[in-house]
Amino acid sequence: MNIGDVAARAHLPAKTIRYYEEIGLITPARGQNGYRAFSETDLHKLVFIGRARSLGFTIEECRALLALYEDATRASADVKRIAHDHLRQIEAKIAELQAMHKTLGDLVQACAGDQRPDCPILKGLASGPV
Amino acid sequence: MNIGDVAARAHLPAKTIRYYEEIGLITPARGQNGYRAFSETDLHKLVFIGRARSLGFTIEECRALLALYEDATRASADVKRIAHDHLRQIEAKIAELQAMHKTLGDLVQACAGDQRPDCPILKGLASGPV
DNA sequence: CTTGACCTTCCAGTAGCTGGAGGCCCTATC
DNA sequence: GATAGGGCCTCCAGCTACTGGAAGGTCAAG
Repeated sequence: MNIGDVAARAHLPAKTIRYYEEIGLITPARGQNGYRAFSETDLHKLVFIGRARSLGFTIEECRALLALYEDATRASADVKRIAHDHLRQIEAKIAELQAMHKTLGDLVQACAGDQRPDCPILKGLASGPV
Repeated sequence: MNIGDVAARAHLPAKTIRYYEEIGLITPARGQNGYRAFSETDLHKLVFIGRARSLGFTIEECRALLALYEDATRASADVKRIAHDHLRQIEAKIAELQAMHKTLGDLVQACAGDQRPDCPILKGLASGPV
């Protein structure tokens, strides 16, 4: 398979796949013409990485997950720990965004949003709570 | 005021303040010794920017808000529109994270997390829904 | 034989800082 | 007056995870 084919099948841009090779996540073979020649295994790995990325795992976490994925003797506890840590991070991020939403929502609520210059949003940003 | 003083008062690293000057958010005066000499107005602006950033506004949004903040004839509607758009983005991000959390949470739930290699998380990443 | 799609590499840029090197300035103490 | 320390300066490089574009090789169709 050429890069265009895997890109379509893995739902990833070709550029991204080249980048993943550059950082060593995958190592596709090469044809005589210099084109990357992807195996089914390469494709599976790319799908795996794409899904992990879409769940918010960092590249380094993907690398760790991929190593476990390829290690037939792994303990599922190792995988679960990574996933669990990541869940905690997602929760923290959600909480942070909800706090922002509350604060900003209150300010927006208080703002008339008309032609007058008086604006509680700007006042809140200038002197509100840290 | 030297940069260390404003940094402490605005709760921002000195490095960040220099960066804000570099990108033109603030333009502090300079003393004969070459040190930045911050006015109270500079400090207020930095506090303003710091709060806006902590609410997740991008630098460019901060720039726009700052311009409105300094424009005594602004319409509060202009501010409200920016803030409202940003609220929508926060909501979208929260929804995205909640979807991730649900998907990953289900996988983690299904994983025994013991010494055996069988792992629903890896299986889900390899072949689950896109 | 040419056209156009596809592939290659390499360089640069995105956001928003952050770290570090190398060096000047200022104050205090001996 | 010398020195030690801290704070300040600029400039360069790096972080994440790509993304865009230029310049050029390759391949199949007409």
